Amino acid sequence: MPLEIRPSQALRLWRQVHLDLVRDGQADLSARQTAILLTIYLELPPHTVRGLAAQLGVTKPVITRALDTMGKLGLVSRRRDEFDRRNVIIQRTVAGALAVEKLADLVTERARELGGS
Amino acid sequence: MPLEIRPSQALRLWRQVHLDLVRDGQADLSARQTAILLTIYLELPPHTVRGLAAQLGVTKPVITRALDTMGKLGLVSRRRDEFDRRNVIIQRTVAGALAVEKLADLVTERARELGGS
DNA sequence: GCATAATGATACGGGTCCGTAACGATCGGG
DNA sequence: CCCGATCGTTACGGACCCGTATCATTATGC
Repeated sequence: MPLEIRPSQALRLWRQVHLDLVRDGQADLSARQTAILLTIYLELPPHTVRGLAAQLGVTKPVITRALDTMGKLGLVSRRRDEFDRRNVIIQRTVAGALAVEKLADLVTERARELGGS
Repeated sequence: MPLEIRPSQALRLWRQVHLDLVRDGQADLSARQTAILLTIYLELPPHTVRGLAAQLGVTKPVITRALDTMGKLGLVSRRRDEFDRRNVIIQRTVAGALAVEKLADLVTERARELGGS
């Protein structure tokens, strides 16, 4: 069940959603942070720093810093893995789930409004 | 001709495209920069700093700095308005048009691959 | 001509992020 | 038990961005 969308529609959707994100005064997440956040909330746990770094193709400090920032925003939290105490398990939060859900609704709504150009 | 998409599809599309952007080592544009870039390339010229600031609901220095950065990346360029020399006209570039087109193809392709979940 | 308004750029102090390199903590094999 | 491997974090110097305030330049109205 592929989703049919033309390039011009894709661009207008992309622009409109980003405009909404900026105007709503949301956290101005970079592409990296967005990718990390959505990976945590869409892929099956457990998530580790190393695993996220591998999936995104970036270094570990990038993940650590992104988690620091998003942790301050309340979007994710961290916990030590008790079975292998070297690992850190990244956990979802209520606020994070809410933000992700809001993004989903935003994209869905803007797609619906998309005319046939 | 509305575009039907479910929230879970929207999220998977959003994640996958951001993952591609990060992995391709593209410029890690923030939501603001993306909104500015697409506004320049989708809306009718002429574009000014003041006009962009008003559309995004941000202050003028935000636009100036974003244009500085994207100018270095070759995505946009600036030119004085000869009829009112206070104004600066923001112009598109070949590299910028190419990047926008690439983004459009990326979104379109990832939407096509989207399964029916 | 001169005061006022408007435009975009710049200065400032503070914060975040980058990539590389090193670090402490922890696990595992011999 | 200890040495190497692995984990996530931190240190470093540099770059970018933020919001606010101010600036120089240019246009406009009287």
